[in-house]
Amino acid sequence: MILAEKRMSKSELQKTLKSFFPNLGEESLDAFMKHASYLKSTKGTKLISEGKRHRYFYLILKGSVKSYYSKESREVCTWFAFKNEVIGTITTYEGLPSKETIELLEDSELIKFNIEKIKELTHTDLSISHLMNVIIIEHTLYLEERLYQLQFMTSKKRYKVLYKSTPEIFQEVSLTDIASYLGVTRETLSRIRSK
Amino acid sequence: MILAEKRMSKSELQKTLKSFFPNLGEESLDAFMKHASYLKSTKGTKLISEGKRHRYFYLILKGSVKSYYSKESREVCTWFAFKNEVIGTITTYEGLPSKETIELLEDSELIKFNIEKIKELTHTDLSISHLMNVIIIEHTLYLEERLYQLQFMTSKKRYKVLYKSTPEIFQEVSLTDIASYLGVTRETLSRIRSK
DNA sequence: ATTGCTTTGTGATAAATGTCAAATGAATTC
DNA sequence: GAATTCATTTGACATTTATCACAAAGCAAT
Repeated sequence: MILAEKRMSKSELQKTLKSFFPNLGEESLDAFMKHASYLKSTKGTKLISEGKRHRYFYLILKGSVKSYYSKESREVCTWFAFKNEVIGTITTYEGLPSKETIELLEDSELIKFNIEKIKELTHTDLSISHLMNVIIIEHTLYLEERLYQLQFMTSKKRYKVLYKSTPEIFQEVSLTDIASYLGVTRETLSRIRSK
Repeated sequence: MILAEKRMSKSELQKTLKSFFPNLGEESLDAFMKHASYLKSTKGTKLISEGKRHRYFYLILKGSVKSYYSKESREVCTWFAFKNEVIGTITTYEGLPSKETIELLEDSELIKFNIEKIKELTHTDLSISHLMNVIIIEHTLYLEERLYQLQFMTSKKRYKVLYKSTPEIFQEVSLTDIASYLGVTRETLSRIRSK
């Protein structure tokens, strides 16, 4: 459920965006800001739903989200994101129906950006074009790493890597979701953990 | 082994690039062309080697390539590409050492592009910035689809999907490589096929 | 505390896949 | 064409993991 969708004070929003996107010049930032708005929302809210077209991508100010596919009434997680991360789906960015659902794991505060408007800006504003480029490339590097892990590592190894790289994840995310993310069943993850 | 690295006639190169990138205007195309050159090379040539930094991405005019990681002296393929496809690695594009090796599956003809120079162009030329964006997004959509298949489908299903979508692949690529691409051993693929 | 509800853990079994070894088949070289 | 190499298939067996069933633990609301 969406709690509030107020406009942050202009100066507050500007300060926030400036700190996240320091490479945007004054004018680019102003243009960018026009299509950004503050959003506070409760655990379980779906920012993006599988099979639907959406208009927004998000920046997480506070809170956390999971992204998952549905498979025969079961959820299979593809990624998690936390504070200070930019999130969305590449299909949504392309104007296509999303393949994934993005759902809040806890009450969260976000900034949402209108994709169409921002994309329009990329046609005239080089620094914004680059910013979007960088965001997408970061996502792409992440996908490559994930593919690498799924193809090469045993489930034990994937668990260890996750545990070392982001131990915080185990505070926020249920073991059921983590198991699906690692590509094993709950039971198998439980057994991996107990050794 | 690289057979020849001649300049195509300017008009020939221009015609070729124009047909592949119809959205580039006259001037953008000219700038783009300056950093492109024709390349003819034999089966087994490595365009990009794991662990090394490289300067180029490629367009396949004729031939085919495979991309793979090495794992304990075994190769695990991550993708294949054929005629008319733009190829490279995202790490190379980012100036990082490549994680993958890209190798020709047969004698091939390519156009190679200097990444650094093209990237410089993206800082001043919006249509080139967009072109690169589109190429990267296409790759990203591909990676998502692959992750989806690896996480959700059984190996039998993955085989069927590959067989239906790109049956040609079985002419060009060894079953050993296809098996690693599908995430199973040769033996398992052989058994899947015999049913 | 009691009742539900959800998450996590454990055991027994079955299915899928990997490993190792050997056989067959196809392609290449001498 | 015989010999050599490489790719693919097949068999026997071991390992991993999924599945199903159920128990235990944690948590929220009464």
